[in-house]
This record gives sequence, structure tokens and C-alpha cells, in this order.
Amino acid sequence: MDAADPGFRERVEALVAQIPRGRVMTYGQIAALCGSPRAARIVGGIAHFGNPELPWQRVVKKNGALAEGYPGGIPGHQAALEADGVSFDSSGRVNMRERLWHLDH
DNA sequence: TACGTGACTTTGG
DNA sequence: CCCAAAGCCACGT
Repeated sequence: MDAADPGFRERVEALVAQIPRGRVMTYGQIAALCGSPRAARIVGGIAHFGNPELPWQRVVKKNGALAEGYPGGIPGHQAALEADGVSFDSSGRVNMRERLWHLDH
């Protein structure tokens, strides 16, 4: 059959794969771009059981905080983002105004 | 078909 | 500033 039904999960994975190095996106933003601004939790669920080769580390919370469910916890997520060249403040949050990436630019 | 779950978001105290 | 509770949608069983 035609693969014209990517589904929500496929869209999220495709979008995450397009996040450039050194940039981050929020769960809600990704969900909104996929057609459901309230499905931020679903994005997290996909991250936990989706394609492990995708840069899920570049997906953070809306306030710039990191994902508590990431392998290794907050420190693990922070270390992964630092490897991408992302810096953090003393609160362990990403500077969203500098690092938040959006398509319409 | 229906229920439960979750790497979130928002509001209130 | 910190803590707590409810709402929300897609996916698996």
C-alpha cells in the first residue's frame, strides 16, 4: 500500500532527524509541527521507544530544562548536548533564545 | 473497542 | 523561587 500514512511517530522521527548540530527543539514545538500541539508527551514516548540513532538529545523541555527520562538522567542528557557544542547556565538549562531552533527563519 | 501509560505542558499555592 | 495536581494525545495490549 502507499506509504502516504507516516503517522505521528514517523513525522516526529523525521523532524528530529532534521535538527542541526548545536541546536535544540522542545517536545511541544515538535508535537505542534506534527499537527498536535498537546502531544508533547507522545514525543517523549517515541523518543524512549523510537529510532535510537536519532539525535533525541537535541530535544529538551520548553523551559530549556533537560529530560529526566534520558539514559543517564539529566547529567547524561547534558553531557550528550555538550558534545554537540551546547552550553548550559548555572541552573543546568539551555539558553533557549540562542539554541532553540525553528524552521520558519 | 476500551483502558492504561508516559523523555510534557500549564496553572495554582 | 519551589512544590503539587490536572489535562492532554498517540500508541500498545
